[in-house]
Amino acid sequence: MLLAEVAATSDAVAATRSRLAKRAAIADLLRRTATGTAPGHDRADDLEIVVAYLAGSLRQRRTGLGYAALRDLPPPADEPGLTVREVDAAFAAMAAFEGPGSAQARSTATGELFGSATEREQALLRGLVSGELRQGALDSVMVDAVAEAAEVPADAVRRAVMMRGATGPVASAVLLADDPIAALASFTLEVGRPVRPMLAQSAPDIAAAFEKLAPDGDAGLCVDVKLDGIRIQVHRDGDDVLVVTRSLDDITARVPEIVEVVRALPTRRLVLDGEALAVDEDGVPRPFQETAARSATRESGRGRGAPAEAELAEQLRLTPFFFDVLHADGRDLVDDPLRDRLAVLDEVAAPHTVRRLVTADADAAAEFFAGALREGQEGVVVKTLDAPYAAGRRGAGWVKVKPRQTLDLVVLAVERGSGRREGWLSNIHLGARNPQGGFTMLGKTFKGMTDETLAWQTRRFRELEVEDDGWVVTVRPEQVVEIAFDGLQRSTRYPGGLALRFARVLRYRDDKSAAEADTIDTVRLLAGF
DNA sequence: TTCCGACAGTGGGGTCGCAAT
DNA sequence: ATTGCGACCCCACTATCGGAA
Repeated sequence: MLLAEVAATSDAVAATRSRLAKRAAIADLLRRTATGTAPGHDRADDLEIVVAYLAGSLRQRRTGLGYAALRDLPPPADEPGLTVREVDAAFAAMAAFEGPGSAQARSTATGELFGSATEREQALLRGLVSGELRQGALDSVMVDAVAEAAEVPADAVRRAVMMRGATGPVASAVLLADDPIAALASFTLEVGRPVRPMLAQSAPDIAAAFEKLAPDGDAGLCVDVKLDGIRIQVHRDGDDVLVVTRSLDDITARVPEIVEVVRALPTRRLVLDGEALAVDEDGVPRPFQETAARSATRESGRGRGAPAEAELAEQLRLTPFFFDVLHADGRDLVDDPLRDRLAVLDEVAAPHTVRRLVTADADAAAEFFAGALREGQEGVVVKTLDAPYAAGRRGAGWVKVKPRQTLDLVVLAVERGSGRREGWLSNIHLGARNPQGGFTMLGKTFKGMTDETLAWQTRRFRELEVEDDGWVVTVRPEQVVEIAFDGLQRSTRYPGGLALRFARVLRYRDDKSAAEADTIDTVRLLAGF
């Protein structure tokens, strides 16, 4: 399969807004790849690569290439000639470079690859490397396209992808099989192979979450405490333990304390879903930044600065809290309703479980939510007891509720938008009043803006413009905006030493002047540091 | 015919490790 | 030692398509 054919398909996908047309264009290329002239095992390879590229990603998880690697590229080739397998091999080689000189070698290889690509092929490769293909189709459209090409139900493909944890292998299996349905059915839960985690939607409050999950109000719901850590999926087969993150990244070597906890459980074969975080002696959660630092640190206590690192790791242990179980000693539980899975969870994972309340009473749930916040937890997740573990899809089975704080801040500058926001001023810089009569920047946001808001603020900030460096437009600090956010965190980037977490625009306030905006002292008080 | 679920896009702050400077 | 970059952790929100109601 030629890269040029993939590029042409990607262009066709980008050219239409219809998802059905996108799906059809991708399915067409998948069929051609599956019936190509390449020998059998190469066809499987071709398919996996084509699936990755048309879903907007490379097959390599990490290549060492990013946005900066695309700055100085050679002129494009006149004629196409690259095959997808050659391209995949080139990226695999780049991913393998390490040590001194690796950056140079990577740069040289990048030049060679891009120099062999035509203009359209270069555009595709740039999109894949930067992760911004912007063709209006990613993995979900790909799953539907695989189903169309193989003439099987999309739900069956989606389920196989969830079990396999990846789309490429499922696509190549189903498209090359004599019996596609049987091929899909062969992807089942396997202890030791990560599955796509089930995700949650969000609701503004408990009442809304209950309305979403139990509109009739009579069904009992599960209300879990939501912990502010990192998602973990744990597989155990005897003494073999695997810990992966939400994106199925293997972090086992970084979290020996979690491995220990799991090995000490009585059940020998397990797949558990949960959250890991740092807590103090009283069980009070540490700030998310500490959990993040601990979980991002590779194998602790070796090499440079070993003692300090080992100490840090000893103090900052991550504690796992499990809220779901997908397999226990030969029994697959994925299709069982949550109420049954919870019964098993309490048997196999106690006492390392998330605190929960089962109730049909929204007021009781609201009190439980308030209690969780008093404990210093992030919020709650409300779940229907009847639903199976529907991984990979955001479905309405789980709904998270978190508290929301607000501040009235002043816009200090605004950045140009990109993609569908090209031509608009988009990302705003936010400041709080400071005692010196100026403003202290606390972060930026582009969230919460409708197209109408974008049009309005583009006009408004042009009126207030004092400088435009081509990317950032600095404005007179006069426009007040009401900002919602999840909390404050320590920052080395911003002058006040703190920054907003998940800031978004609620509304512009024309009833307030900048002199009435919130002060940095107020913000500090909120932060508590 | 209208409604709403699912998806893609548009970026946010922080953390680490690594190579180059 | 410092800096820049890549890769991941946590994400919220809006517009849009197309199937459900």
